Parts: sequence; C-alpha cells; structure tokens
Amino acid sequence: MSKQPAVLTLADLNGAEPCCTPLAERRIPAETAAMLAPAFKALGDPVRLQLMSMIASAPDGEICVCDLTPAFELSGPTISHHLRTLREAGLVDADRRGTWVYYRARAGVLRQLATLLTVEASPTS
Amino acid sequence: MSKQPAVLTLADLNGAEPCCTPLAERRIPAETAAMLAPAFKALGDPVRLQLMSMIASAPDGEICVCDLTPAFELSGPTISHHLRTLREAGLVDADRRGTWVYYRARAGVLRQLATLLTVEASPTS
DNA sequence: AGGCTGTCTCGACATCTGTCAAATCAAACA
DNA sequence: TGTTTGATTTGACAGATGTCGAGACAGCCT
Repeated sequence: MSKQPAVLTLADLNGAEPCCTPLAERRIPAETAAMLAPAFKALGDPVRLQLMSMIASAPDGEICVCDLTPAFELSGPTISHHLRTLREAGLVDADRRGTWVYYRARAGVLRQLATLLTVEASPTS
Repeated sequence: MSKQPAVLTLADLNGAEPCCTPLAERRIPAETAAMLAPAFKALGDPVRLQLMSMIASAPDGEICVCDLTPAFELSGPTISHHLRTLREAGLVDADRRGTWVYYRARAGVLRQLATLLTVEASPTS
C-alpha cells in the first residue's frame, strides 16, 4: 500500500524514535550517515542557521514568513528557497493559515542531532 | 604582531570558551551564524560524517589515515580532501608521526555544536 | 643515495548550490 | 469577479563542491 522510500530521511521520523547514538560512542553506519547528513547540510549555511534559530526561538513556537523575510537583505524567493531546504531536511514544519505561512521547529529532530554530537566529559579539554 | 582574522572561525576556539547559547533560546546573530555554519556544512556530507564518527570514536582518541581510507570506496585524494575540510572547519586536528598521519576530534568544538542544538524538554514532543 | 610507501596538492570536470527576476499560486477583500 | 497581497515555483547563471588521476612531498628502509 504505502511505498517505502529507498532511503530514510529525518523527515520521516516522529522525533521520539531512537535513531542514533552519539557520534563519538561508536562509528555510525553509512545508512545512518546518509540519513543525518542532509540535516547538517541544511544547517551549514549562515542564512539557514539564522532562520532555524529564529524559528526555534519564536515566542509562540512558530513564526510567520512575513517576519523572517525582512530580517535579511535577500529576496523573498531566496528566503523561500532556504525555508524549503530546512523543510526537506526535516528540521521544520510549515503550516499555512489564511494568508500567512507559519514555520515551527521540529524539536525532536534537533534533539537527535544534539545527542549525536554529544561527547562525554573528558580529561583532555 | 598577530593579525586578527576578519571573521572568526571555530578553529580559533580552544573549546572552553562560551561562544554560543542554544539556538532555540535566542536568535543567534549573523556573526555567530557565519562562524558556526562552516562546521555544520562540514558535517553535511555522508562521508565526512562517517569520518568524523570514526575519528571521534577511535579507541585511543586518534586514528590513522591508513585506517580511514580503506573504509570507503573512494580514492585516497578524495578522503584527504574530506579530512582537510573537517580540519579547516575546526572539527579535527591532524598530527604527523613518522610515516603516518593521525587525526583526533576536537571534543570542545563538538560540545559547542551539541549545546547549540539543545532544546529544552517540551510538552509537544 | 636510491627506492618504497603513505599522504597531500594540483588540475580538470561534472554536478550541485545560492541568488535573483519573472511568473504562478493561494487567500482575502473590494 | 477582479484585484491585491503574501508565498512559492520556475528558469537562468555564476560560483562552489565532490570526485578522480597524476604528480609532489615526507619518512622509512635497504
């Protein structure tokens, strides 16, 4: 019935699933890397990193595109393109309500990435 | 004497510095985003993410290039290129000892990135 | 010294990416 | 039903990126 995608993406996760142990704990397999890399790639642009921060730190948990666009000296289509990248990476969800479109962060996914980068306290810095 | 670089990079940090609060806590400024984005960008490739994991999870805290290269079906120069990217992003340090070159993770930087992605436990998943 | 082995640099090439202007879509409102 | 406003899609283009082969460099070991 439902066709299973060839490669899993972060967008498929609820956010409550295990997914992955810290990067430094054991070597992550190729499939896991293929699933996670797009998320980091999406965060690997200064504009998108700021967008992500604006969305994640929005007081109401969501923020209108109309509040995001004027924060940058970039065209509307360019911001829209970056937002799409964040969406396809599974980092944010979009929701149209009337005229405006609101974005909200997927906290579960962010938490997964944070866990992945976690390193245990070590003696050598 | 020492010329201050125009834009700070993560490679300049010791790892003990404050640098940044969680992304979701307050909107990160453009300068901070410019400093951090390259690190995420470096992690945004499946091969480099696996390399990073192999380096960070190495039993002795370091791993030889000769152990990294055969783990992928890629040419030596390509692996070397990816390692250089990780190095320039400030994520790893390289150290030649005799014939072999050893890479080790910069735990402090990884910790900073993990902190940045941290989100407080929330009711809505 | 000469050769061998491991790693990196260089040059080239196909693909991907960030950006914009123009066109399109969606919802509200006159 | 038009028109207007907000947001996305499309098409185009310069610049960046991933990959490789060939060559250069750095230490070993005869």
